[in-house]
Amino acid sequence: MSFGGLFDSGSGSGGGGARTGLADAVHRSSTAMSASNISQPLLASPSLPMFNSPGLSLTLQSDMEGTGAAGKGGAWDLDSGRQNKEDENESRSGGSDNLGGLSGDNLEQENPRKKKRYHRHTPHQIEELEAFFKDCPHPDEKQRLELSKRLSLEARQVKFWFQNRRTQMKTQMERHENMILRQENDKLRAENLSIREATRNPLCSNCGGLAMLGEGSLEEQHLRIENARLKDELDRVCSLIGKFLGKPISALSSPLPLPMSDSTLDLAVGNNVFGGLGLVTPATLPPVTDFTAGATSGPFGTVTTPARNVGTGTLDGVDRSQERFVFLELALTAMDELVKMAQMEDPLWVPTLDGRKETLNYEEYLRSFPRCIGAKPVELVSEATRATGAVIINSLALVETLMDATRWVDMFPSVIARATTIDVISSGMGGSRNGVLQHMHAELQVLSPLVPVRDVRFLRFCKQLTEGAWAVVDVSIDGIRDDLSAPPPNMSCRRLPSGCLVQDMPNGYSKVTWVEHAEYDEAAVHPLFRPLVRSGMALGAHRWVVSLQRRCQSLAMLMSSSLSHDDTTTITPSGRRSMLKLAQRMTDNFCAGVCASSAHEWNNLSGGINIGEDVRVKTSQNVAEPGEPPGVVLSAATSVWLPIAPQRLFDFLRNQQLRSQWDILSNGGPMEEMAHIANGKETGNTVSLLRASAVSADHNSMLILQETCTDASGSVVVYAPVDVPAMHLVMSGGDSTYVTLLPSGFAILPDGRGSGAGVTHKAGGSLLTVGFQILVNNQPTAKLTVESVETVSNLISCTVEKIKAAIHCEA
DNA sequence: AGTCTAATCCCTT
DNA sequence: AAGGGATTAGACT
Repeated sequence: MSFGGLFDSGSGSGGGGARTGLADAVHRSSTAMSASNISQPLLASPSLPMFNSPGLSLTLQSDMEGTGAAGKGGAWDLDSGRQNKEDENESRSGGSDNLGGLSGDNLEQENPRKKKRYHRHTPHQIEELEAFFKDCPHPDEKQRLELSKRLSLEARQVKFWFQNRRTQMKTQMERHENMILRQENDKLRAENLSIREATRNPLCSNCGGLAMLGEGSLEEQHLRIENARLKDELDRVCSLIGKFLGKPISALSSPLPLPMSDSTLDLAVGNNVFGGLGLVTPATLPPVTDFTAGATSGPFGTVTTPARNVGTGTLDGVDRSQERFVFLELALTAMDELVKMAQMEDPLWVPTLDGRKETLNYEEYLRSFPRCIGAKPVELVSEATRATGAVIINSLALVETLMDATRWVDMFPSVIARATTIDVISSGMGGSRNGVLQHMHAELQVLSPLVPVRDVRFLRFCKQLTEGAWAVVDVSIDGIRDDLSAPPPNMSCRRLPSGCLVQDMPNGYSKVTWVEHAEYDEAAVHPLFRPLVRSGMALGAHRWVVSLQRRCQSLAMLMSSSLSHDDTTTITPSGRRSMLKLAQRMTDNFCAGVCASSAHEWNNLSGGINIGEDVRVKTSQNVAEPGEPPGVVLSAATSVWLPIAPQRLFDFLRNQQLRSQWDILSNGGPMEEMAHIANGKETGNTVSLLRASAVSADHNSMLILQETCTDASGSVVVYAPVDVPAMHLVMSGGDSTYVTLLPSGFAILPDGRGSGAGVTHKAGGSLLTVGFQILVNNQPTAKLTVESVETVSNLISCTVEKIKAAIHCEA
């Protein structure tokens, strides 16, 4: 500001600009410099003629009374007569608390023309204005005029006052709001910090050593995530406040108020609208370094890196917690992906031409999601499927089942060869399954020796989405856990975020949406089965859903007690339970027998035995396994393609009248059904007890327990000879654990071509797997002989041939 | 160093 | 031109 500019700017009511400049100069001189020094140039200046005598008096004043008083005095020196009169009035009225010096200076009022630059309205005026403001913060012109007269202020002063008051109000509100936000933020941050501190170096209370972060709850992990989020928020608020105050505030260097009683804050919020905020005494905590270490380590391209370092040595607490953190982050990302995969439509999932299925649009997929377990290995192919269905189970029960390895296997007996929970990384919040994170291993099977089981290690993470809606996601962590003694030999399959969303429906059913997304080694799959696997019917979402539906239906019927109407014989509820249990064991055993589970590798039978069909043979030595005969058991299985629809093949194989066409046990005649237990809505799901009606002297005491299961993904017919006393025991509700079984039977799968793009096979053929188990020697240590292998493979070959003949199609 | 207040500048309506 | 947001200067704490 130049002096010239000041002088010509003020034209309104007496040259405001000029007043400003002068008062400015006076003020500066009286405070910043010694009065005698400054008075010289001021007096000497020719352009300030009006400033002579007041300047002198000011100087004197300041010399006598000190700097502060001099400032006020100088200002009042310059005031107008009217203003002074007002001041007198005001001081008479008595409220002069803050302006004690002012009343003393009233004597100096010799310059009526000049208006002071700085002055405050008298307390009285302010009181009046404030009172008016309370009723009406926005007075119109008349009201303002009235006020100005009453308070002997200029109209513009009143206007300014209200204007300023309003803006002040606004800023106060704003600041207040900011303060609340910041306090809340700080409180949470401090809380998190202390918890984090507590978890980072947990000391064992007994030995004082570093304790492992064993059963830590997910809450800690969540807090870390939350921490990162809060930090962001804090930064945002700080920058906001910074903007407001015109000064940047560092989130990390600001002192943290300890979380004190909330009431302080509440009172502040509740009682004061402006000012008078209950300030929480700031207690300084150590500055936060490495606040979000790990949290901000970004997408998961580097997921394997930290764990690799860990591979050799033992994990100390920090590394372990770091690892848990990585897992949690992976799980959260996977969960996010699963939910979106389950819910998103067209750009991501493209309906096939016939509209019956949908395929994943990989371009869109890669655009939409981070590759949370890294890029696809080139040797693997992708499989992504989605399916939805209503299942008679509530969401909570399904979640419980999924989170328990044993129950999980039980729920999907034909899909899961075995499963274990390796480690529970987080045990959930508040005793619920919400937030449970566990490390699992599973083998997923297709019922054929020609398709290797999928050996997967994965994280399973459970989250409650809303009341009655849950999500359970699986994601592979192959290669991350090097500390495991048995890393996957060669990664032949990995699961990208897969799993299910389950939502309760009002009728006791749940809507289940399944997403199965895997990458697998197609070369390991026999060419016969590749179309099936590719179609997703083998290990895709569809199979999970229909298996679940069937199993839940079966369980629901087991629970319900009013089902005996379709039984051909009267079986007690406990008897039927026992029967079903035994049948299930039989079927599980059969599935294990025909699949290439890693528990029993298929022997590549050496010795130059040439088996005509592609029959796989394996043995197991039973020593004292209850429920299986001791000795050497030979399992043999093969799969063939048949030009017949799966449904027709299934109907043929379960037909007792036609059984003699392929089963030597039927003695050439039909089978008679002794007992029948419905095991599902469809007639194809039954457990029955059969007896060859053709009389045979030596087999009179022979019964056959048979279970048939069917759903849209495939069917099985499994049977095993059982003896009469054992079945009496079971049917009267006795324990079936010690009933020995050697199941044989069939698995029938669609060939995967019928519903595919190819129109050549409209109905589609079947893939028939035939499996036999025979006891070749009572001695567990006995050697397998060539003869027995030949016997069993002959048996298989003959059976297949007979079936082919029966369905009128030699090949 | 920061707050409060009166006032100005400058832009929108 | 009135009103309001942004800004400023000065006093105060």
